[in-house]
Amino acid sequence: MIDRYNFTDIETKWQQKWDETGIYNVKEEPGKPKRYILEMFPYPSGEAHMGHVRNYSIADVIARYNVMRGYNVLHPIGWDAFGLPAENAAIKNKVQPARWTNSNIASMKRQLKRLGFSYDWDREVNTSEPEYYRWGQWIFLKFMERGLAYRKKAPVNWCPSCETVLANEQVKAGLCWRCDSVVEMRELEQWFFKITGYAQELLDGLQELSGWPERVKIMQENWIGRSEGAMVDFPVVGEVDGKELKITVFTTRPDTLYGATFFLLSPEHPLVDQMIDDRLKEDVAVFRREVALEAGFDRSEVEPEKKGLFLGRYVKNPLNGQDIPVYIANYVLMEYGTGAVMAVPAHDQRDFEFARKYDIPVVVVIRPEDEDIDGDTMTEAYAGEGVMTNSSIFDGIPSRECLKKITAYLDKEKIGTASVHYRLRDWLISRQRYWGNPIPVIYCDRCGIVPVSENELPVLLPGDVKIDNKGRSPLPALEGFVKTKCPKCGGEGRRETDTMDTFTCSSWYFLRYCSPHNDKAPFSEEAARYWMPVDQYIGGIEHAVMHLLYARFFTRVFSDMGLIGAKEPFSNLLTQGMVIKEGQKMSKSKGNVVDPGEIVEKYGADTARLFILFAAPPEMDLEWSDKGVEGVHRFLKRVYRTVLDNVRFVSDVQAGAATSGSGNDPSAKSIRQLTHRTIKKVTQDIERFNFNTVISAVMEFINGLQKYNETGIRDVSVTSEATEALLLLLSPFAPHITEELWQHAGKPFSVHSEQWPSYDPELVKTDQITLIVQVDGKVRDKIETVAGLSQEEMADIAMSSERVSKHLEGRSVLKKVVVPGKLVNIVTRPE
RNA sequence: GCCGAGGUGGCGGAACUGGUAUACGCGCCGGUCUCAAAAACCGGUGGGGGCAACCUCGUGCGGGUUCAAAUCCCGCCCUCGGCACCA
Repeated sequence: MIDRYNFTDIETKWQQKWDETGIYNVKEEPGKPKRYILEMFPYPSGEAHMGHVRNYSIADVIARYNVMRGYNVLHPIGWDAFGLPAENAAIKNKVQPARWTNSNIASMKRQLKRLGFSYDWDREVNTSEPEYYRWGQWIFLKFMERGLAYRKKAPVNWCPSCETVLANEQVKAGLCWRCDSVVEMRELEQWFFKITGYAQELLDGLQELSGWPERVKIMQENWIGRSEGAMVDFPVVGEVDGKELKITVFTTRPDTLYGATFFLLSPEHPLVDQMIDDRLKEDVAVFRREVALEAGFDRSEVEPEKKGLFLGRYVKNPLNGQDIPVYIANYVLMEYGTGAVMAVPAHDQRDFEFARKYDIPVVVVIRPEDEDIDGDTMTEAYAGEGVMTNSSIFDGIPSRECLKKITAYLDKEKIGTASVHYRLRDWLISRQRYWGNPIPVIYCDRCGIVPVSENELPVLLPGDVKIDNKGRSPLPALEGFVKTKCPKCGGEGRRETDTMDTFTCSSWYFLRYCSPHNDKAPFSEEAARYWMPVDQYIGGIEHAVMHLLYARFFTRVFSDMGLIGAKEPFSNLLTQGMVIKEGQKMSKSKGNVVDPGEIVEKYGADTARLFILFAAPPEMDLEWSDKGVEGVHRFLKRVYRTVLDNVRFVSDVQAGAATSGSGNDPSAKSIRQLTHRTIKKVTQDIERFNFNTVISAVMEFINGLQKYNETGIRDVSVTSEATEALLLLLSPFAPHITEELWQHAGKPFSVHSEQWPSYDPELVKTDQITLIVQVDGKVRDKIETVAGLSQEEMADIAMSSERVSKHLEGRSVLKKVVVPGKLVNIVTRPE
């Protein structure tokens, strides 16, 4: 009787054993080369989903493989535990965010353990625990010291009915998600991190990240959005509040300056109110309201029509002295540049549309090389290069040169200067929320903003709070929390009640893992020096910009503080694709979610992991298939049976019970070759993260082994070698079944502590090849022959083929192309 | 609109540097075992033509380079993901 593959017993047995023996726990070993393998830690939403399983299965293969290659591997896990869902759950189910979060962590932890990932659980990190977040507060204080944390006013979404601030995702089509009130904008003093100070460094640093996908780097580059241009001053015609005034614009096209025929301000620009007549006040207010409404729908496909309002004012074009009208326009952003734009309709499409709508002159200042364009008749802006025209002393010069020449001229005349702008904005970290890391600051009427002293950390987030059903943070109303002493003068002080964006927690957790129990510092410098940088980071493409940019920013600040050597946190990045079903992303609303727990129960963790690695390469989206899962499960059953069969055979022979042919049997040799070729292929493909082809190679391997076993002529040493290789190669992918069979084979615990197998180059060499013979590029024959033939010999064999000569009838041979060891192509023409 | 990824059998996918297109798995068809079924195992499986040997077409579409193109070049179409008036 063949033993049944009882995956549940096997898997739980080994999970327990791994736990007891702590074989996945690591410590720094200065003499030993290290690898730091990291997956993006999860938000503990309650249940692990297939995306998690995919992420962690990929990481686990890489981690286990590197252990077998002799590296000291750090492979930790933890919980990104602060965040909005816990507060929503608190409102809905009347549970404390802390309790809700911790019970989710407990159940997800159970799930991850059941999947058998090789984590060092002793390094588990929970960002909502004081031991962790106190160091987030410490980091905030250091940022403050370095001038990287500051306060300024910024607008928030405000629901007047709930009297609370809403996150963008809580605003649906301009309405509050809970009560459907119209959401207003409110200005609040908030905390920012000065990431813009690192814009250039973060941009330059991308160059070094050769182990990152090109598309992620491009996304970050676009997000930082460096553009070179000039700042130009435009004097306002007439006085404003009794004073002369200049408005500065940023332009990337100083070469088009002579073509500026009007001037635009963002509707929210602070100078607008000063510049307008009282009669226009109402019109401006109406205009602003309309634009604000448009902004609420900004994710729609339709681009709103260009729209403006003349302010009854003019500015002087500083180069040609012309008075040009000033408008506010719906397409000018206050956040970018200076919130003011010089409009050149002939050479900018947006300005062109605006000018046609409001009948503003279009003046061409750059003429394309071989074409004449006329401002009055052109139908779209010309944004390309050409020769200057209508530009006074610059006429006739190629526009490309004038970018620099005009900037230099502006500088000389003191009306402008060369300038670089970034699209990147400072990082708003204030959240008017309860379930987050308290910002460690105290407000004192006498001393102003005072940081909490380091030895007072952490500012504890009060537990046992009352969360009302409107979603307001309970912190401002908690007198025991707010009321405190000023650390400077000892007088009365009020605590900051804003908490930090959860991205602050995930910007340094990879450093905490290096020394998770350190109570003297966020991380020990020695441990970080050993483990950092992360050698392989694995996660979803959705974090291409924000999380990965913030983590890079933190790392650079720590590096500047002298805390770590590495300037970049993640040397190599793998972005995995989504798990989809029926062509769509899995989601509750579509009802196409597959629960990993059910799969594990029905088929086991090894099957779940193996399928997810087999169905597609990591970067690609993965189509879930229940049938495919069954196929993989069948494969594991075959592995189980075949290995047990082999083990029995080997021990029987060794006990002298069986008689079988051995020695230099040709089928035995071909199994040896198959074994070594599989080792080679699997090793190569793991290095390239082509796990799907690794698994198919192992499938072919077992197919070959089964065929060999059926021959009846079996060789003990060949069978032993093949069985051992099979288990070793498969162990990073299906860790439980291989551990079990390793034991059955009489090998010591654990297969996961073994060395990765190596192959014999002699056995990988082919002695037999299939020679492909083509006539005029078409395959006409396939001839089995020996390897290592000369080109002439190959051509001769090809020419002697009957099938080939049939196709040569009536044609003369022009030449023979020979690809050594592979192919002969006979090129002919009709006689 | 811009940026990025991709389009290969009935399906998921393979083909590394241009050299056997469709490995491996799923599904389907046929068989062995069985009273029967399940499981397991064996064989077949891109389209068209032919009794067959074989011929022919074929990697989104149209062109090109090459002895040879899924792979390289030019133009177009479609799908997915991200960003969006960035001056």
